[in-house]
Amino acid sequence: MQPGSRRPRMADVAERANVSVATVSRALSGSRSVDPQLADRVARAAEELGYRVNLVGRALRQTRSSTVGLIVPDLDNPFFSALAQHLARAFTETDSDLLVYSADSSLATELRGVHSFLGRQVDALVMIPVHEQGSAAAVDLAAAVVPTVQLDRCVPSTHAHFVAVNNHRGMELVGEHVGTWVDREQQPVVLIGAEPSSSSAHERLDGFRRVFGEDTPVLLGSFSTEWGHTAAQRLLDEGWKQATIVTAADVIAVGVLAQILHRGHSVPGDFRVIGFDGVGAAALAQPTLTTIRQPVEAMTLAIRDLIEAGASEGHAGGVTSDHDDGPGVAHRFDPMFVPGETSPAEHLGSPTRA
Amino acid sequence: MQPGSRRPRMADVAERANVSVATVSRALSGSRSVDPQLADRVARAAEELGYRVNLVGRALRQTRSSTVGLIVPDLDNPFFSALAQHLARAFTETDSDLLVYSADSSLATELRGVHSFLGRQVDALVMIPVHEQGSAAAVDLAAAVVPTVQLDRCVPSTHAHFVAVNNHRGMELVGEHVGTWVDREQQPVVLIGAEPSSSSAHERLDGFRRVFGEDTPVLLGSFSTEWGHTAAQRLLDEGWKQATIVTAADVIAVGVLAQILHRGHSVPGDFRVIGFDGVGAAALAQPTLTTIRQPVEAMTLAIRDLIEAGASEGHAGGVTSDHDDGPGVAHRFDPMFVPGETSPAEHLGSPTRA
DNA sequence: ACAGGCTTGGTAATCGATTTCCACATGGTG
DNA sequence: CACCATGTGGAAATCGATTACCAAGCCTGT
Repeated sequence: MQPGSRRPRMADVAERANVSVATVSRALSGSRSVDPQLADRVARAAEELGYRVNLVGRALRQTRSSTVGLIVPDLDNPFFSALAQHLARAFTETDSDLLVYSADSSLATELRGVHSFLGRQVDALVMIPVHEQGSAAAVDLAAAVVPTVQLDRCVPSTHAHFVAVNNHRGMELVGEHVGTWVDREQQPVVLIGAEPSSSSAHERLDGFRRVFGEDTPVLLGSFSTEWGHTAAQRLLDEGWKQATIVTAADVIAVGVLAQILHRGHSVPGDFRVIGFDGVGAAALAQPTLTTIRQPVEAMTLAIRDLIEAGASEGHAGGVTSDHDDGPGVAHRFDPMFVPGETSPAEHLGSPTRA
Repeated sequence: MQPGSRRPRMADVAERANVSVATVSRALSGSRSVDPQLADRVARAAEELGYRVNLVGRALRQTRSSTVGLIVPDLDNPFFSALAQHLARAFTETDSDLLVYSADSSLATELRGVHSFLGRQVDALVMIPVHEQGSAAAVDLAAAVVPTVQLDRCVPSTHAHFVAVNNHRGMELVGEHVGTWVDREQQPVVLIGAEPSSSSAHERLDGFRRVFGEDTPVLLGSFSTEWGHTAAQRLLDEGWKQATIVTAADVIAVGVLAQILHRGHSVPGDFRVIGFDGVGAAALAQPTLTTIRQPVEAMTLAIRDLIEAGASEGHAGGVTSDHDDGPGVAHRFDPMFVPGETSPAEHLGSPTRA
């Protein structure tokens, strides 16, 4: 406010309280005990000057910044923003805070984000890689410098930790559900998925094929509602009158669903639709979506703990690993089946309960 | 990788290139011309060592960090995450990068975010305040230290810039649209809005009342799809059979829409639904939503320019201001009407074309 | 009464860059 | 030939904190 006033430094507080800067630092951070009377003087002086510690100076000295970076492919995808939100919440209980960077679906921007975070001395990095192969350089670079956790998707070549849902298990759950009513000789099944340029799309496609057979038709696009629209349109234009539509994500499913209803077909009468993720805005669709829910809460807490633990010992390990080479340390979480109105209710009877 | 290897510093590069650190700094940043031959040696040495500049050290010296902070109330709201995404994109062309912090809808967390960003010496701050009154302390603090721009919502008491859509104009557009078909004596109009704890909710409510009259019924809740569900349910339970439903946001509208269709009513036959925002995942609803679109592209670019301009002159102004006291400098953008399937098409005839 | 341990305050080094200031060389000009 | 402007490299100050190290005071046990 005052013309000549710059931001107060620790030296200003020290002067006002008539102590040394070391005492101020110790009093404010509590890193060593100081005389209560002095501590009080310091606190008062800091208060009066409106002093706030300069985290850049601190970070430089401590070579850590109490910051965790998160790099997401984009924020428009409600699943990613839900992950970001959950992760942010998980870190509010910590003394470090989470900063989010959007790669804008670009490998170059993603790499820039890594450089930026590394340059700012983040204590750890969480990444949802943009591309299964293309992001390798970015992830490897990150993992070479700070504890790094891949979330939801991974690049196969890196040592970095990886936290994700068990996608194969998810597709098995779909299979079990569908198995309760479908006579697959009669009713066709189709996957509306995403191009396997991310490991999650890849694994869901693999899982689907493993459960429903290699010859079951699939349509591959992107993780977006628009793609759901387009794909459903294509199906209907080809003359399909009924089907069980498995999708690779809720965002796709809501597009599919809207298109099908829009064209006057009934759900779950003619078409059944099954989503994947069960998290974020898309999970609020009406009619309620039958879907496979990822345990995002548990996953984000796991990441936090992984980081809290790993950060103390130089990002070399400390957590039980599946492998110690190749695809890195994978932490898989089992998904949950969530019944909704877009597929028939389960038979409560006896059949294949194995 | 190597056991004893720490991260290379500028001094390491200097040693390897047989020059001083000053020369390295100048060669790499180009802040002053250096002998091309030396510059080449430096570049090679840096390359070989895998040197990357430590942005913390730089920030400390320069007292700026090439960083802009964005604080959003939460990331689950697709409108906010769309704003974040657009803003991030706007800044990729710049040499500073945008870091996003979620306040988790909490005033305390929001304040923590401000402290965190200020401590990290961000060059500017963009905030979507959590609460019209409650966020005053956070915004004021931010604005006192760095150029600060409020986005979408504002607190009334501050000097900080404010970029938002003209909400009154938005409601006028709704009025003009509705005026083309509704005989308001016959067909009831109702607003499903949000509690006026944010300026946007406030202004939309005011605008609605100004256009449709003080006695027109309103239901107020939150900016969420769940609230849309609930409110629509309440309306239907009260026995409404037809209405023109104006909403304060697309996220609300999709909830309303889903509920109405779910209960077997027709849209736009019995009920017409009009959204607000026209941006983010909610804008992709099917049937397509009639809505008022905010010019988010222009708004985010304006913020970028405001910051680029203001940052150079000590956050004291430089942009034309409406007032210089009180509610701060407001930059209003006119919204656009976007016809959709949830309301009748406009009369293309002659009537009130004024 | 004194050695040894514990607490606590201060001085100065340190983190890693940028930038000021100075020195030297070079080249053009009166 | 003297002189000054210009270009370029290096030494050292600087940004704002933390912390290693030292010194002084106090307590306790013998």
